[in-house]
Amino acid sequence: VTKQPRLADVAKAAGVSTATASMALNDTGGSRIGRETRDRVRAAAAELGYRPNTVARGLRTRRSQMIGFVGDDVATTPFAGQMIRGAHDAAREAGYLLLMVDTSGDPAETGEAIAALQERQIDGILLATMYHQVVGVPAEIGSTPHVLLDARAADGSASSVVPDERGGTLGVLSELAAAGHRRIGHVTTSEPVEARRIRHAAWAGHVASYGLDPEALLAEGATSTSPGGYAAAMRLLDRDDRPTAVFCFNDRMAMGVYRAAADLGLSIPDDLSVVSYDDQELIAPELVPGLTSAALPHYDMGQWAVRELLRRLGEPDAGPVQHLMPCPVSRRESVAAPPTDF
Amino acid sequence: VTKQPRLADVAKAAGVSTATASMALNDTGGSRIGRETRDRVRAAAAELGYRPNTVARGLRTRRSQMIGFVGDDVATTPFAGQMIRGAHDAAREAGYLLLMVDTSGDPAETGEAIAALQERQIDGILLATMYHQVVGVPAEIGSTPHVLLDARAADGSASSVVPDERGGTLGVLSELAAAGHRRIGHVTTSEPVEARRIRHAAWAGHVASYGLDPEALLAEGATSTSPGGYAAAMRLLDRDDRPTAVFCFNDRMAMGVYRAAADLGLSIPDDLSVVSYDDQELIAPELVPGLTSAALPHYDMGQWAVRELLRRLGEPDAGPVQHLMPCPVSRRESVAAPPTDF
DNA sequence: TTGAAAGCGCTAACAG
DNA sequence: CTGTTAGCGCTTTCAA
Repeated sequence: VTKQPRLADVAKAAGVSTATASMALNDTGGSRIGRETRDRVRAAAAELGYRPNTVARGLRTRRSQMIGFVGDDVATTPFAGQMIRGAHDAAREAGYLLLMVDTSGDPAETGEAIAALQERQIDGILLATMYHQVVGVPAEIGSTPHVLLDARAADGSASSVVPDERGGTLGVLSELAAAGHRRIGHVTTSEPVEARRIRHAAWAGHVASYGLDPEALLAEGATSTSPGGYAAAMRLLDRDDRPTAVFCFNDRMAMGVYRAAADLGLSIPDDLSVVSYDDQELIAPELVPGLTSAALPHYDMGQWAVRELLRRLGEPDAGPVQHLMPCPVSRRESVAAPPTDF
Repeated sequence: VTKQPRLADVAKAAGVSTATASMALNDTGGSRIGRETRDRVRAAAAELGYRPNTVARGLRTRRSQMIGFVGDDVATTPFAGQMIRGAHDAAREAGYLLLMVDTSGDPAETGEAIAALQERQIDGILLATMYHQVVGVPAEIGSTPHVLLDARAADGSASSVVPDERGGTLGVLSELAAAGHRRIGHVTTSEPVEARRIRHAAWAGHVASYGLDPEALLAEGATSTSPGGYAAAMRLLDRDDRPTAVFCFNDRMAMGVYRAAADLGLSIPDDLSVVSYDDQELIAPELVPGLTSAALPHYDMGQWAVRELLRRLGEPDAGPVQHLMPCPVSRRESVAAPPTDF
C-alpha cells in the first residue's frame, strides 16, 4: 500500500514548481505554460498515477464538483428512478457526482438534508419530488443554486421542470380521435394532485369540443390504483351509452379498467379502446393487449435539471426558467376503431 | 446574503481560541474543556447559525463522512432500489451521505467511478449489483474499504451480503408442503445466473426427498420474463400427470404461469398452487389471486452493507464477513390444497 | 515563461 | 483547562 502521490510529487518528478504543475494539468494560466513543460508534467502525472485531491482543491476553489440531490423518496421509488439516472448521466458528463439524500417528504428532514449537503460544499441542489407537485422552496436553501425537478415553485422563484401533462393528454387523446372516437370517458382519481387537475382539464376540453358533456363521461376512483380504476370503470362502462374509449389517469388505474372490461365481457380494443398516462415499465407493456400510454419523461427531466443547474452556476444572475418536458406517446395495441354498432 | 460564519467567528464570539472552539463543538480533547466554556461556545455557534465546513475538516482528518455507492444500474432500476434506501438510511443514521455512481455494469466505467469517488476522499465504497452475482473486486479499489452488496466476491476477499436464496426457496416450498403438495414443478430460466442455480438446487433437493424425479418436473424458459414463464408453463402443465403446484423462478415468470393456467382452464389456487420468488412490488400483490412469494430483502441488505462498512472503518483489520440475508415469505392467496381427484 | 509564498477552514500537536 | 502554531493538498496572486 503505497501512499497516493500529491501534486508536489508530480512537480518534483517533472522538475517544476507545484504552481506550474497545477497550471499545466488544469490548462489554466493561459499561455503561461510552455508546451514542452506541459507535456512533461502530464507525463509525470500519468507515470505516477496522480489523481488530484478534490477535497483540497475544493477548499481552495470553493467548488466540490458535487451536486446535491434531495428527493422525497425518489431515490428509492421504482417509478421516478429514471430522474436520478438522467441527472446522474448529465452530471457525470460534466465531471460532477450526485450526493443523494432522501427525506420521505418530511420538511424537517428536508431542512436537515439541505444543511448536510451545504456542509459538504455541494455546488448546487436538485430538489426532486416523486410526482408532479407545486411546492414552496425550503428556506434552508438560502443562496445555494437550485433547480426543482418534477415540481414547480408556487411563487415561480426557481427554475423547474415538470412533465407537459396537457400535451401528453392531448397526445393520447389524438390517438383515439384518429381512430374515430368521440365519446371518450375519463377514469381518474379524486385525489387532488396536480397531474389529475391538468389531465382532467385537457380531457374535458377535448370532449367538450365535440359538444359532449364531460360530466357524463367522468368516473372517479378513491385512489389512483388498480382497485380505484376498477370501481370507476364499472360505473362508467356498465351502461348502455357507455363510452367507446377510456382515457385513464394512469397505468395503475388502467389495470383496473382492463379487469373491469373483462368482467363485463368487453374486449379491448374491439369493444373498448383504452389509453393512459405514465407508461410505467411493468404495466403498460405487460398488459394484454399492450397499453397505449403517454410517457413521463423522467430521464429527460433529470438531465434537463442538471444542465439548468450547471448553467446557473455559470451565470448566477440568469432568471429562473420554467420548463415543460414533452410526454411522448408509446403506441401499443389498446386502441382500435369504435365498435360499428354504436 | 451574508457570508457563512467560520469557526474563527464562533471562537471570537465566545472569547476563546479556534482550538478550544473546535474541541468544544466536537467533544474531543477529553476533560480538557470546561463545562461552562463548552456551553458558551455552543451558544455562540447556535447564535451565529454556524455549520462546520466539512471539506476543510476532511482535508485535515482525511475523512469525508461520505460513502461511495457504485452500482451497475441499481440506482435507477426499479427493482433493487430499496437497497439504496437501506444503505441511505443506515448511512444517515451514522452521519454519512451517499455519493452515487451508476456504471451500467461496464468495467471501465466502474474503474472510472471508483477513481472519481476516491478523488473525493470517500471513506468507503459499496459495490452493488442489480441482481445476485459472483464478481471479482475491481483492482481500482486499492486499499479503500469496501463491501459488496447483492454480490459475493469470487475469492471471498471482501465482506458481502446476498439473499439467502436457499432459505427463501425452502420457505415457499414449505408453504406448499404444508398444504399437502408433493408433485411440485419448477418453472425457471435457462440463463445461468446465481439465483437460478441456488433456487433450482434447493427445489430439486426438496422434490427428490419425496422420491420424485426433478427432471420430470422441470420446465425452462429462455428468459426470466412473463413470456418465458408462459412457454415453460405450457409445457409443464399441458399433460395428464401435471404437477399440483409450481415454484417459479421469479414473479415475472409467475405472471406467465398465471396466463398459461388461465389458457389451460386451470384455476389458481384450486387446480394449481403457485409460489414464486422476489415478491416484486407491482407484480406479486397485484396478480389475482395474490402471489405467495419469497421476498428479496433489498432494504436489509443495503442497511447491513453500510453497517459492515462502518464497522470496518473502525476496525480495519477485521476479517471479511459473508452474510446471507433471510428472504421472508409473503403469504397470499395462490396456495391451496391439491385437487382431490389427483 | 516560471517560482515562491500565502491561504482556503479546520484539527491536532505542542506549549503553557 | 486553554492558546499558539503548524499543516492537510491544492490554487492563485505576486515577483522575478
